[in-house]
Amino acid sequence: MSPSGMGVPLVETAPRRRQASVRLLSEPQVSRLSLYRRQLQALPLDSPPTIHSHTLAALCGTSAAHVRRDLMTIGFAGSPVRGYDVEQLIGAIGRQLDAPEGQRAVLVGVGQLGRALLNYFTTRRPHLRLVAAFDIDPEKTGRVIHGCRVWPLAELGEVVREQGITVGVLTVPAEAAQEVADRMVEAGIAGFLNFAPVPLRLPARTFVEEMDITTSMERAAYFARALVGGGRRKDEQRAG
Amino acid sequence: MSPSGMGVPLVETAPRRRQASVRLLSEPQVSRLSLYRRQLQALPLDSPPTIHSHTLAALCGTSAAHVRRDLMTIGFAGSPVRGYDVEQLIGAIGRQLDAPEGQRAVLVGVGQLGRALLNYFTTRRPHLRLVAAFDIDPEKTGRVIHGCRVWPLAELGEVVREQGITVGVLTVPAEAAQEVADRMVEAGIAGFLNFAPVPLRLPARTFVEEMDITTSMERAAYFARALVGGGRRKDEQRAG
DNA sequence: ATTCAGTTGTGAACGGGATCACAGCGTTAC
DNA sequence: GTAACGCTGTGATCCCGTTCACAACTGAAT
Ligand SMILES: NC(=O)c1ccc[n+]([C@@H]2O[C@H](COP(=O)([O-])OP(=O)(O)OC[C@H]3O[C@@H](n4cnc5c(N)ncnc54)[C@H](O)[C@@H]3O)[C@@H](O)[C@H]2O)c1
Ligand SMILES: NC(=O)c1ccc[n+]([C@@H]2O[C@H](COP(=O)([O-])OP(=O)(O)OC[C@H]3O[C@@H](n4cnc5c(N)ncnc54)[C@H](O)[C@@H]3O)[C@@H](O)[C@H]2O)c1
Repeated sequence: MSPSGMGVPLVETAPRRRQASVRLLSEPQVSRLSLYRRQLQALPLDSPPTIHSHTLAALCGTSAAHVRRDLMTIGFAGSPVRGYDVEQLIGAIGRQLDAPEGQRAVLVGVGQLGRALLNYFTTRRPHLRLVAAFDIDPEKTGRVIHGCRVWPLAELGEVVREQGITVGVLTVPAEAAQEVADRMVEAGIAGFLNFAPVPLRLPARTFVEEMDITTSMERAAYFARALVGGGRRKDEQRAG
Repeated sequence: MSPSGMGVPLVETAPRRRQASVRLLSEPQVSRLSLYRRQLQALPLDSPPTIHSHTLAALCGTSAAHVRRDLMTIGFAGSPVRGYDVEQLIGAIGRQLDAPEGQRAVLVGVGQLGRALLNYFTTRRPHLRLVAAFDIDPEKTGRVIHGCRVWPLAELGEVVREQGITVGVLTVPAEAAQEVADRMVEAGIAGFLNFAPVPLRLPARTFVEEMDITTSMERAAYFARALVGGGRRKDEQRAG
């Protein structure tokens, strides 16, 4: 479950299972690799051309062993003493994560959150771009927001198919989420970022990243209490 | 790391370890319990007063065994045939997740994303409320946005201490995140929701939920490719 | 009263991600 | 040249969340 944290591959009814034919990175690995790359790219220009697992680990909040293990599984080798070549590593990660020809994404639901995300992602790197937005409200369609055109929902299928879009961001109200998601799947979307506070029920061969902010907040609250509160938890429970 | 969904307890340098005095739920358990409750509360008024593990599982995209196991660990019993009492269960979950006296949260960084979140959380349930916002920009402070007063950053310590606030949402630019987070810790915040795309380095007894949207998006893109690609990962990519 | 269908509760097995530990080696210093 | 340091690569291990499987049980039906 994922937003934080939590990643959620959803299959038809009960059991969750992802299966791919070839070598597939695990969900946490993809997350970490994505983070490694971002941190490497954010390195100051005058920093050395190689980096140690320790250093990268510190930048990413992991352990050095973890970093080495990850780089091992993508077959990237470093040199003792010098460490890993930063340029090369960025390239190697890209070769794992990015589609060679780039990938495009759409956003559905141009409300408060949708607009913030549009702004955020249209100023981002080009290998994964938000290229279209959709809304059901005629007030919102037709305009161009943050360089991204807003289409009527009815055009979804055509635009997605025409451009071979595979990734979708869902920021519609909870009540509409399942229905809209179904339409997106039908159009060809296979990877979802779902911000609606409702778990999507989608067919297999589909991946949903649940960005459940409410749940994440409750987690933060729970562990904040657990960590600072120290004691004070009752073990009393109730039943019918 | 979590983002992505993923939960991230960060300790000083390398090793991550959470330790609490008493019985502590695991991170995924807290997420699921939070979700169970939300789904139960969203049940139609005319639905039966009890619910089976199957049904709840379907609503939450998990398995029945999982639900039973979770309810077992919080010591909540159901009856064969009838299932679990919905009212009682909602109460039992609350007794686990919520602070008896309620919990308050602050948000720092009233930008695009911050405003969206303010709007979202001030219309939410009362056991966990956003009670104050902070920004460094004098243009933004002094006003009341969505029922939430925006203070100058300088007031952070006082407000947090005065109201015993333990949870904080971070929506400042990446460059400012670490510094602001440090100030929040100093003021007494122990649970974080970090939307800045930078892993926070915080002392032990602190919990960070990394809401790394970029990473989540790359995960969705990666698995979308992996799943629809059907076989090849390298070149196999079709057009519309 | 008795049977029966279907659900809960839970020990046990499983799987896989995180972590450990160390051998091997490249680099630098002298 | 060579010694020594410290980092990488990786088998092995650990740990914990997930899943299985089934006995116990409840309520309904007859
Ligand atoms: N705002 C936040 O900070 C926040 C935080 C967490 C979760 N969410 C969730 O994200 C979603 C959007 O939140 P928001 O605050 O932007 O709401 P919003 O009401 O501002 O935006 C919703 C948008 O979706 C559009 N819409 C409605 N039905 C649609 C349909 N069937 N097809 C296409 N578009 C449709 C509306 O016209 C509107 O533009 C909600 O599910 C909300 O629960 C929001
Ligand atoms: N907008 C999005 O959809 C989105 C998505 C993912 C992540 N993020 C991240 O969330 C953060 C905020 O994004 P945004 O789009 O709202 O940016 P924004 O520029 O609109 O808002 C940033 C706000 O933080 C305030 N600020 C700056 N420095 C500060 C400081 N030291 N103390 C307190 N406040 C300070 C600014 O005055 C501004 O109001 C960024 O880190 C961004 O990377 C945003």
